[in-house]
Amino acid sequence: MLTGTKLRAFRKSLLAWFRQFQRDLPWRRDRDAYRVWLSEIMLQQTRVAAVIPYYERFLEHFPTVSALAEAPTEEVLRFWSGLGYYSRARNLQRAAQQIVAKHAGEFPEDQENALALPGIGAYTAAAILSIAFDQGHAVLDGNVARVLARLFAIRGDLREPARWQRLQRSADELLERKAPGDWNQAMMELGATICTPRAPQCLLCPVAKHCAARKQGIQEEIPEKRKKRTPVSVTLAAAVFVNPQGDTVLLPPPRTGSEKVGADHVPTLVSKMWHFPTIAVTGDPRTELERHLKSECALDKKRSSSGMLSLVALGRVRHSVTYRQITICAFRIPVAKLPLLDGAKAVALNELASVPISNLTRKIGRAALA
DNA sequence: AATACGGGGGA
DNA sequence: TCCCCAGTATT
Repeated sequence: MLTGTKLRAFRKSLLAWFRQFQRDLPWRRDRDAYRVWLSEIMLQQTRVAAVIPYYERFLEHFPTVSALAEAPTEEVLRFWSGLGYYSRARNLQRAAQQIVAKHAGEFPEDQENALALPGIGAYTAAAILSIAFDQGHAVLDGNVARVLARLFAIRGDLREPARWQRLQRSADELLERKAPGDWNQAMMELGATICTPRAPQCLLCPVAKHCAARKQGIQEEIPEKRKKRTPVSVTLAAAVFVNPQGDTVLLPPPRTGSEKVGADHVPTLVSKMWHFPTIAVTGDPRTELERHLKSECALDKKRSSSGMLSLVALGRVRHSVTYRQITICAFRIPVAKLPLLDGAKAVALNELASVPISNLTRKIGRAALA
């Protein structure tokens, strides 16, 4: 707990540090709500360095809320392709449509309406309203939580709801109400650049003298490292058909709701984006994929039954989705004509980016080209 | 309350 | 290679 003179000194030091040393980031050029919103959504669970190129391309293509609202969803996903957490992009566009319909195209300036938008929770609402409109909402994200936990030497799992609530109250008390936007960014900037998860740079910290963890020499022990779920290995077999023109076949994202996801959960593992025909396998990938293609895709109907399919093994592709470690055995399958799979689309193998795909599909495509 | 969701940067 | 994420929605 910081009060009185010490609280004022803490605020002054951190704010001065931020104003002098903040990184020059694309979304800090102005405080336009749409830009702040877009950056905050992209930054959820995603590093600054990864976001920057996406942010600039996305903004160039969808310069306004209404441009985003009116665009085909496939187009929005294409510009998100590779960034991950694709529900963020779908929610972003739904929110844009909601803003056009209910708020005359302007991002709502009140917390209730902001929170009502898809993809916007407590953190993002506080971030946007404080940065764009200088409203007094304190943000609490992973960085701020870590800073506060060290500042007050709070042990234990920070994600425990009770502990998270306590951290939120601390953030609220510390908030510099004269400059909430800069203040929130300063707290996050400190966590991102100085008060890092490992090897915090206390010697460079503008508020080191206020830090309880540093006083006790336990800054490296906080926060308690989260218990990780035991990894599960999954093996997939993927079919990369290639016709003489260099086109391949991709399957569409699974339709949400109406259609039941296959028992093998393959659509989930390929991110609800366009993907190569893929199955989960337990035994020999080639055998199982061959059998699957013949039965499910009616490939043999028009061909001689001797199985003209030749599967050329490509290198194994590794990929991970949260706790799942996926190994994909990809096979290049030369064909005269691409098979007509249900809902499938023909795409040039060297231009997969013409449709929204995940990095898993991108990796397989690269392996097939090499 | 627990779980799902992608991917990459830095040690 | 492992660890840690600039969280939100769903069940």
